[in-house]
Amino acid sequence: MSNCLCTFDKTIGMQVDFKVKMNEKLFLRDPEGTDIGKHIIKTSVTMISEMGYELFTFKKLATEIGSTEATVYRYFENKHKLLIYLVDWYWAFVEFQVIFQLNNVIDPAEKIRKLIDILVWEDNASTVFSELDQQSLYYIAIAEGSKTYLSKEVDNHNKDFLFKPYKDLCGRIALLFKEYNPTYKFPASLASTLVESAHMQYYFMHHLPRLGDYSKKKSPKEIEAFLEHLVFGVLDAK
Amino acid sequence: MSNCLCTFDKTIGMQVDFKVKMNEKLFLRDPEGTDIGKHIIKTSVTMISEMGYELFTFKKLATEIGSTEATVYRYFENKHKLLIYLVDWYWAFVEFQVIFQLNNVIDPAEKIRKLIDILVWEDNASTVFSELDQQSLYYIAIAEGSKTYLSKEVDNHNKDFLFKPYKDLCGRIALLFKEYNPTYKFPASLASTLVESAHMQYYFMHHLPRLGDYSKKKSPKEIEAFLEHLVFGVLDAK
DNA sequence: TTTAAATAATAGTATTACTATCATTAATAA
DNA sequence: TTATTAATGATAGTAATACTATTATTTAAA
Repeated sequence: MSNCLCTFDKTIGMQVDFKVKMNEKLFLRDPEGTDIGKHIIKTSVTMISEMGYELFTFKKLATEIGSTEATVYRYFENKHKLLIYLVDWYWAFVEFQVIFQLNNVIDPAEKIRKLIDILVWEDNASTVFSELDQQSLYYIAIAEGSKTYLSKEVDNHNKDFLFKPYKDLCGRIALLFKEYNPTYKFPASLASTLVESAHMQYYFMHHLPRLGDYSKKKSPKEIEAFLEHLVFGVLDAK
Repeated sequence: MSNCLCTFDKTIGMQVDFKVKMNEKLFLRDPEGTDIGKHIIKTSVTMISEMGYELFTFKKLATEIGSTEATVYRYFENKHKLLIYLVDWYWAFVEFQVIFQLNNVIDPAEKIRKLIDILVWEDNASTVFSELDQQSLYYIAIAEGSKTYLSKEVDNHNKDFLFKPYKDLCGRIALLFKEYNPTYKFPASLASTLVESAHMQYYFMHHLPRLGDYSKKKSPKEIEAFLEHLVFGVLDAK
């Protein structure tokens, strides 16, 4: 999280801007540096969440922003790198939320409960302002996030630290588990399982409901109840 | 599992053949019905596990089997349906393994341990013979499996029961959890989390090791230890 | 004000994801 | 055994994708 820069408005007591220093291997030209670059990011978030990663193309994106394919290619090598860019931004944002919201919490159990509340999204956007549509980005992270690493390029991308934000977040969560129960043997595995499960259960709740035990209300609170029971069950075992 | 047909060789005391009745919406012409169809399936398994789903094309497949694209298209509408076909076959196979191997087990805890042993693969192939390369198929299920449902077509495909084998398996696992602890509130969620996590942890162990707590040995037994502790921790909680 | 950088406009290539046609071969029923 | 049907191979073609390249024009920085 040395890669985050946040500004605060003390009059209203909340943070009003959030910036991440993104891995430079992700782009050819920094999209944060120009208007058109920001437009590319913002519009991709909307388009990918609406049509899905497979149907999304640079051609469609260029048309949407009233520019050309060539311009988009000057920012991103290909759409896969753009996806990683968005998902990395999302994980950095989640890690920031974790740091920010657990800031004054002392009780390790309460920290974990707050963490789960952050992971299972329910209109978190209201407290943080950024150029991006948080809800759409959340949907991308859920439905397209695993495609960033489920590729034959995974090892090369990992060498370039393209999955660092995700690993940083999981590492931080693992520390919370260690803090709660220093004898627990699998904090990192539990962290990645928790993060993945939070997303998958949300997806299943909406698309494959038989894979979960949720009511028709489709309330994120039900996922949180499952995950809390899971994490504390495991950490309190024996 | 009414969709499975298995033959046994009593002289050697093991099953020698395994067939699944696949959902007819998955194909245009039943690949099991012809030599070329079987060749398509067998070769896709090898090719997809080697080059990954994205780089795999019907053109390359046709060249590999010494046939033409047109022929492949007579069997499968597109490569996504072919992927679902392979992954469905895999889940049906896993469910069969579960039924077969838990057959004479009485102790519910022992059933769950055996289940986890099946989910975390380690050369299960030796006991079951089928035309397919089990190891490659296992790798496909792990690295490409979630792509079957992480698509904008998910709801349509679900209506056509294309994810039935996966849901059947999870349903069966949920029953095992209920049997072990009838008061547990989230058997289905825990089942899907377990199944997903078994695969993801295997993938992470090999490609993003910091997301787990495993030694350099990369032994599936370590994943099993994590998952056993997880499941029993949750089911024994309070 | 000059220079450099970024973009738009345009063109073009190889590959992908299909669809269509038709002759030939193989399987099957009369 | 022949007639019929079905499956395949060979070939062609289309629209879209995923890029690369060129040049003129606009915008920004020195």
